[in-house]
Amino acid sequence: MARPPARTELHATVAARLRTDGQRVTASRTTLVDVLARARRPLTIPEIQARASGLATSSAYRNLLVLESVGVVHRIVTNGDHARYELAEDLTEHHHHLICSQCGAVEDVPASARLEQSVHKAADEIERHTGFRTQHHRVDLVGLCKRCA
Amino acid sequence: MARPPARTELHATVAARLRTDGQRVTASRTTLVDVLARARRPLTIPEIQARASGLATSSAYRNLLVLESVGVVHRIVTNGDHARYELAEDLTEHHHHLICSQCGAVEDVPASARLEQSVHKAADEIERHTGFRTQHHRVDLVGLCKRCA
DNA sequence: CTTTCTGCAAACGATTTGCAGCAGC
DNA sequence: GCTGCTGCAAATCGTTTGCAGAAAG
Repeated sequence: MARPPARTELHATVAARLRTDGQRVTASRTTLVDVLARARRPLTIPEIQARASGLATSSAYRNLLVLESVGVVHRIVTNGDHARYELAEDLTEHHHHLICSQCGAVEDVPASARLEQSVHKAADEIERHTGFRTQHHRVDLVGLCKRCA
Repeated sequence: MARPPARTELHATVAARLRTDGQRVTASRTTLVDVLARARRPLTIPEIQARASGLATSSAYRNLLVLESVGVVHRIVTNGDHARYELAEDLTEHHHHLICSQCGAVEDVPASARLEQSVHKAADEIERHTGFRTQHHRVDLVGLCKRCA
């Protein structure tokens, strides 16, 4: 369970959030954060287990639930069989997803400033009209990845 | 299994698509389309069954799968336990979703022209940079609905 | 030392599938 | 009438949960 030096700060933040919520800092949890930080896209449980050798399935699910409740991890559901997990956006960067309709691959893309502005403007208008108070948004582009095109 | 006159055209289109794919036009399928057309938001299987009395669960799933493969229905997955189904956008109108993070309710909202333009521009840029060819997109605003706010 | 984690195996629940009878066309 | 659709009950499979032993603090 090696911890690359460059990620020290991330792990410190995660540890702080865990302790604040009365949760323990365990090797499994540190590894999970590490795995997600290294990936440039949301991972499924099988993908996570392939990168975190020996982690029991139930522990993976339980720890990801804990990490989510502490605001470190975000769970997303696309259309594949498995849910996907990624680090919370305040630990990484705001981004959107490219989803391949053929092979199911998911990739991160940074959000353009113009698009963000349009989304916020739309959300403001919607709140005025409907009373819906937007907390965050999700933009997915569904299409064919380079390999499937 | 009454069919409101105003929906005749919709049903004709659906029937045509079914026949083109060698599928039969049955009462269950007509009812399903009717139920989805009446709702102004994507419905879960239990919600659909509540509106289509006597439809077996397995038939609901099977027929929605057929309707999806024929391009009449679109299946979406939010974060609730059940998937949701709506009519394909070329049979209704392009729209986005408001998803309540508290109660899980999903509501349709028309897409603003400005936002659409921004999304398309972003998709073009992404295709130039990464080769990803966007087919369609999804914009979800996640927040608190009026009732939960 | 106490309380929380962990892995294993069993339980759950949404969705899928096998089968015998009914209905499109 | 032939072929595909329907409901029922059983199977699947991702995810959750109970429990006894191990580890965090």
